[in-house]
Amino acid sequence: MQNILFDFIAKYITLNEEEKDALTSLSLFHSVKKGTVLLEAGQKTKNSFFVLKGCIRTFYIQDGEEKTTAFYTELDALTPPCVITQTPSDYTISCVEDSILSISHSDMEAEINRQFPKFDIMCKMLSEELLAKERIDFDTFKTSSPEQRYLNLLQTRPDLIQRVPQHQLASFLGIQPPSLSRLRARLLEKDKS
Amino acid sequence: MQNILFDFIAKYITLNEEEKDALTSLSLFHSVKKGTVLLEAGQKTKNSFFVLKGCIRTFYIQDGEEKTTAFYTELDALTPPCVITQTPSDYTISCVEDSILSISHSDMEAEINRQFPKFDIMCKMLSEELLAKERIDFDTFKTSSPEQRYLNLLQTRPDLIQRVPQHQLASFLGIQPPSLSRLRARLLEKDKS
DNA sequence: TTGCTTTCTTAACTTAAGTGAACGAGCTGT
DNA sequence: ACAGCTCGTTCACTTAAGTTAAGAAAGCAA
Repeated sequence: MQNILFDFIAKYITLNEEEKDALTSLSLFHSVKKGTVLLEAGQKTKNSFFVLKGCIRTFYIQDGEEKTTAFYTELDALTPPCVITQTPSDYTISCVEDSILSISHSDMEAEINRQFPKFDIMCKMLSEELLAKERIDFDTFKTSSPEQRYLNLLQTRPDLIQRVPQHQLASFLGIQPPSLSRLRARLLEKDKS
Repeated sequence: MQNILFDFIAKYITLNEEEKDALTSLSLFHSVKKGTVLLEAGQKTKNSFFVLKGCIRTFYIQDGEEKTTAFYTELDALTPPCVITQTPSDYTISCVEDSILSISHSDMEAEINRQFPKFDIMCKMLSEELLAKERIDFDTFKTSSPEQRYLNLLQTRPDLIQRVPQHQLASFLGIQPPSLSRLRARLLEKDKS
């Protein structure tokens, strides 16, 4: 598991042994069971999450309905907005599958960054990259119909459609579960002809 | 104009005179006329934009139609994804109003950051903050109907509805211009009763 | 296995968005 | 002032999503 994390970091900066040891000593890794709530809506946290294996999701409760807005799978990083804004979280984070996560506290990160300013550079690169990605995703979403969004997901994250419950997928696509069912039936129909 | 920029920066880091002078010497400010294209789809750029006054937008061309996905107004910063990914831009950036912008080249930024590592910290803070904001915006969009999105915009950026053409607003809201017209007529109708 | 619950699909109906076309208002430049 | 263009709204029609409810299928626990 260490190596997965080190390989990920190696895409941004080069670590020496001292730095690797410093990271290792933090005991970042945690096994979490499916269904575990990592952050409850209304609570504050300073924790960030990095998925080594498995899948976690963020969801809001609106009118008693869960609205899933994002899934994080292997090599995805999630720093909840509430960590940045220091306010209670608007959403809940929960475990979709049994997962292995790296969980880091922002105070701990600040300390590591103080010792090794290199990490600040990595954080800068990473968040710039994630921001660029997020903007493109948002733009794609805005300019697509539900059907196009589903087809796009089929191209870009086909695994998600298999490993995640349909009603969570539906709200992730910005529609209701019956709409997703119809949409898929429609596509199958087209496929036949 | 310098002061607007310095005040903005002051929210993240404290600048001494030397650093202010370094920034001033870069002659970042540009007046741009309404309609000016700042970046053409398909082109590469290393420029980032910061709006001191006015409004710029990003749009895609799909099936011969302009699809506007974002507006940047006073104190908004835009680093196009193509600057990060080093690929041709998917969208065009154009000036909605006569504007005053700070335009900075990424090589220039790298040089300044080398001299004053403090700027790296600011960039990290800024992009983390923008990422958090973008995620919340995206979530809000996903979990809202077109009508709710319009009402939300009315709350959060009422100026946009006044200063921007309706057909650009429509695609910004993820709908077609006639839908926006109907939606507004519907709301006015409700308002009366 | 049985019963319980959660999940997915289907159906019928309502509502609203997409589409294409037409019209009028406002702007621009000559 | 006039012609030409862009822009916003409206209309009629099509298509698809929202909603509610019901039933089938799958997973879970006793």
